[in-house]
Order: sequence, then C-alpha cells, then structure tokens
Amino acid sequence: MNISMKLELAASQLESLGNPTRLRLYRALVRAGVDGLPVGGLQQKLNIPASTLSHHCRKLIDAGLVTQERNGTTLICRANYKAMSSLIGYLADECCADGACEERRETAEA
Amino acid sequence: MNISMKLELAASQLESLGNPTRLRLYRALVRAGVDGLPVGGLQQKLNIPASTLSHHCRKLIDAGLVTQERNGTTLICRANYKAMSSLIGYLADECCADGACEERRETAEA
DNA sequence: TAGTAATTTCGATAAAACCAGAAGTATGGA
DNA sequence: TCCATACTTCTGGTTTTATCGAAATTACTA
Repeated sequence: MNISMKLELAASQLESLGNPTRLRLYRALVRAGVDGLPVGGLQQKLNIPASTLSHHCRKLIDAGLVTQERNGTTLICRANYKAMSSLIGYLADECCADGACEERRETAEA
Repeated sequence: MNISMKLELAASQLESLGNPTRLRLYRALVRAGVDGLPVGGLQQKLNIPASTLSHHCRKLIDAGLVTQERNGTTLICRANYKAMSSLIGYLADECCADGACEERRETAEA
C-alpha cells in the first residue's frame, strides 16, 4: 500500500468516526467487546431510527472499522480493533509531542 | 469536561482530520516540527487555492489541532501535539485489541 | 408456506461541506 | 503615505451528508 492510499484510508476512517452519532456507535461496540452488539441493541442504546442507524453502520463498515456477522435474523456488529490500531499508528506516526522532532524532520513526504 | 463534551470534541477533531486535504495539511505540519510552516509554505506543498487552504486551516484551528502565530505578514502554523495526544488517548481508551476485553466490559457509558 | 422479527434499501428533503475567484484586511518597508 | 506581500473573508454555486418514513428483504418459526 503506497503512502497516498494510506492517507486516503486514514481520512475515510477519520471521517467515519467524525460524526457524534457514529462515534458513540463505535464506542458502544468497543465497550461491548468480543461479543459485539446486534443492530437492534445499538438502536436501543443510541435511540435513533433504524434506517438512520443502518446508514451509520454502513459507513463504519465501509471504512473497515466495524464488522458484521449474521446470527439468524440478527446482525452482530463488532469493532475492528486491528483497524483502529493501525489508524492510531498512522496518527501517532511522526507525532513528536515531546518536542524531539528535530532529528526526524523531513523524513517523509505525502 | 464531561463525557459528552469529550465525545463532541473528539468527533469534531476526527471530522476535521477526515478530509484528505486537511489530513495532508496536518501531517505536513507534524513533519515541520516545532518551526511550523507559514500558510504560504503549506500552499506550495498542497498546491491548492489560498482561500481553500485558509478554510481548511480554520477548521483544524477550530478543532484545536493546529495553532497559528503571526510573524510579520506571515502566519506560522503548527500542529498541536497535545491535542493529538489526547485524541489518540480517547480513541485508544477501552480499545482492547488483544481480546482481553472481558473484565473491562460495561465500565463506562456515553 | 404464512407470519413475524430484524434489518436494509428506497426516495425525498434539509443541512452542511467543499471549492475557488474576487474583494478586503493586516503588516512591514520604501 | 503608498505599495507590496501574505492571508482572510465574502459570495456563489456544486456536491455530499444526515435524516427518517415507507417499502422491501432476509431468515427463522409455526
């Protein structure tokens, strides 16, 4: 994966998390852990119409941050921790909060 | 800061980074380190019209991810590492990539 | 094979984001 | 004071996004 693909992917993931409802959705899934939550469970927690919720789920799924698995008539949603890890890695990359940036400057281009 | 303010802040920061141009902008600033970059320098790097760039800068500033300091007629932009650190902290919070989520489940609400 | 529960897709609307040229503002220098 | 540079704000038009009711779909269950 080249550098601009990474950037595009990261941007799409950030965008998908950059909506308060979707961020709540995602965090509910993180809290739910490995069991995940059915769409209906999410709907109760978030208190929004089913169609709206479905759209938000789709966005997070398209961004790769959430997965779904069918179990009978219900769809279980789970946070994709791996995707979040690499997103965090991407954000933390070259981020030098301690001010020790001098020796690292101009080491990459995008 | 209460929990829903935190979520709103995080969402606005994620949204501001969730645009490919702004993400490139932000990363250019990270790479520039403590010296930062003037708006004009960013414009050269990103190759976009000044007014468009100005809008993107404003979004990142409003979200608290970028700061500006005037130096004569030029405005120096810098990445706000502290804000990024806490955003990453917020994202990593309760994220249990290793699957060790069992004992942590349902410890928070938002 | 109806019937039902769970969820998605469709369709329509309002709100917001994005973009860029033109005009305006701030600052330092001649 | 006048000019040039570096940006920002204004203005407008186009494209996305967010929302949600209604209709359709999927998969159990009787």
